[in-house]
This record gives sequence, structure tokens and C-alpha cells, in this order.
Amino acid sequence: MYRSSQDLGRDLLEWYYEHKRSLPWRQTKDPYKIWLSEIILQQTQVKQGQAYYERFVKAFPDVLALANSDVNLVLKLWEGLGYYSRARNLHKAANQVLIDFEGVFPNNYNDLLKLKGVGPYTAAAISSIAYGEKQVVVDGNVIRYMSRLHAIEAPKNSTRSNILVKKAALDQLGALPPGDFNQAMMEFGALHCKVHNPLCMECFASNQCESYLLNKVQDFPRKKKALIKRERFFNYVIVHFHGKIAIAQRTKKDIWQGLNEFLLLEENAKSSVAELEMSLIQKWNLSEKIKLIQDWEIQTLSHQKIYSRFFIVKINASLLDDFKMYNFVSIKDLRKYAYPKSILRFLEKNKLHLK
DNA sequence: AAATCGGGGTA
DNA sequence: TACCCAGATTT
Repeated sequence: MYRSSQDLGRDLLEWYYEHKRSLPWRQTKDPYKIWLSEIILQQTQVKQGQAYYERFVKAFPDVLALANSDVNLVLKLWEGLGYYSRARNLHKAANQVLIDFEGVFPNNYNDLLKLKGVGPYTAAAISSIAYGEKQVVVDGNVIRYMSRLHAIEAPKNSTRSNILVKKAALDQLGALPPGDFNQAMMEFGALHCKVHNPLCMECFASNQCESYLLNKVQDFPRKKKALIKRERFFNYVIVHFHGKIAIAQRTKKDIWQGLNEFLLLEENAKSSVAELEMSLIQKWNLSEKIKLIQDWEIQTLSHQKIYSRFFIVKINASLLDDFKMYNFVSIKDLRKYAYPKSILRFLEKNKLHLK
């Protein structure tokens, strides 16, 4: 028999209370910690984010500790998680709380939206979970659940789809507790109405799930057309002088802002080692040959495919002037800085010995 | 409205 | 491989 949206909402909440996982951020009502978890979990699977959450709570027990920290420490703790603007915005937002909100964490949807890195999803999540405000979240899980239930044709993340999904969620929310209900939708998407192999056979909504009745569950949500990946070729040169290595922080409007790297020569295509050495010699009067330590390795980002290889070369004092912009760091201190995953992997695999 | 921003997991 | 993940910001 057909049930109203609010009946489905009640079924969903019941399902949640029966199946919900015990997650660290579910053990607290502290809006700061809930905010922390939400930022970490943006575009990140629970399994991957959990360790980072523990790490951040320990390093920064409250918003004041985070605000007063060095943003480079925040980036170091964020290292490997990706989308590093989240880390930079986290630090900014902590300072916004301190200055704009006099140290008191904002307690409603509209004020939360003013924080850097807090958009509609996160503001709805925090305001509902920490304060019980009547707001619904629209994340990947909710989009999948609602798109399948109502066979929504608009492609996911389109304006049209977001409006329809949000309305469907509000209809189901009714007078239920918003925080639990929002987490229920997300948990349901993660554990039951999954991307692959959803558990339709044991679903409370299957008898009125439009995509299921069409036998087209896997066709929803509709996708946007696939994006094109740009290929880039990074030649990293480990320049060392007197036992120290030159690193620099990425500051340009590009990937990995705020992370550190070695001397980078980017090319539009793979070149030979000899060609690269030529272009280096044109710039500097190198006293030694460059040595290839690691040949091309591939790293796939959301919009780019990065090929990286690594060289090492020793310079003498006459060249130091050309490396004023670099920070010379001993091997022992190298790991104190934050790096992109490609460099991190390189450092893991290769023991650097400077001779 | 479309492009940009990481890295890991899964089929 | 391709797709997705407790999305936000910039263009």
C-alpha cells in the first residue's frame, strides 16, 4: 500500500535507529566537533575521514586552539586528504568564529553559512544536528535516495535536481527530529541505497520506489557528462646544498595551494632525461649531472592526470642566489612540512642520501 | 551554469 | 577503466 512521504520518513528514521554505525562525531553535541567532522567528510568517505577527525580533535580540542594554530600545521595534519582549500578555510573559519562571533560558535543556519568552507550542506548539517534546527541536508547519499525514489530525471548536482531533492527531503522530514533524520538519510544512502548493489529486496520503500518499479534503480541518479582530464608533466628536482634540500610552498592559483614541493619544471609532454638536463644547464651552471631517482608515476586528480618524476642534483654556493625563494631543509626536518601525495609517496619509497 | 579542487575505494 | 564519496568556491 502507498504511504505518504511522512510515513516514509518515519520508516527511514526507524531504519536508522536500528542500523546506525557508532561514529566518533555521533558521540558529541559540541558544534565545533560536528563542524570539524562535516568539513573533513566533504567529498570524503567516512572510512577515510575517521582517522583525520581523531587527529584534529586531539590537536585542536576547541575552536580557540584551532584559530590560534599555524595554518601550516593545519595543512600538515590535513596532508593526504585532498581538497586542501578545506584545510585553509577551516583555519580561516576558526578565526571568523573568534573575531566575528566573539568566540561563540554560530548557532543557526544563516550565521553558519557565513563561515568559510561552510555551504548549504554543512550549514544544514550543523544547525540540525547540533541545534535541532529544521533544515535538510542534500549530499550525495540524499541525492541518490531521493533520485531513485522519485525517478528524478534532472542530472545530479544540477539546480533543478537540488530543488527537487530538497523538497522531497523536507516532505519526509515533517516533524521528525531534523538531526537524526538528516543522518538517517545519509546513513541509508551509505549502507542501504548504495551506488552498487542496493538492498532493494529488503527496502521499506521498494513498493513505491519509482526507479525500482521501472526496474531502473541503477540508472538513477542521472549523471552529468564526464569531465575531461588535463595531462600535466612534473619534473621535480631535489636540489641540495650542504646536506639541505630546497623546498618551496605552492602559492599560485593551482592545485595543492599551501603544500610544499621541490624545484618543479613543468612540461607539456614527456621529455627525455637529456632534454631536461639541457634546459637545466641553460638556466644554471650546474657542477654535477642530475640523477634520475624515480621515473614517471601517475597520479589522478578529479580534473587532472599528473605525471611526476624525480631527479636529484647538488649545487654549489655560486647558485644559492638563484634559490632565494626556496627554503633549505635538512632531511631530518623534511617531514615537518606538508606535501601532496605524489611527493609523500616518493619520500616513503626513496631513502634520500645526500653526497 | 560550468569549472576547479585530491585522493582512496570499488566494480 | 569509470564512478563516487556527509561539497564549496570561483569563474
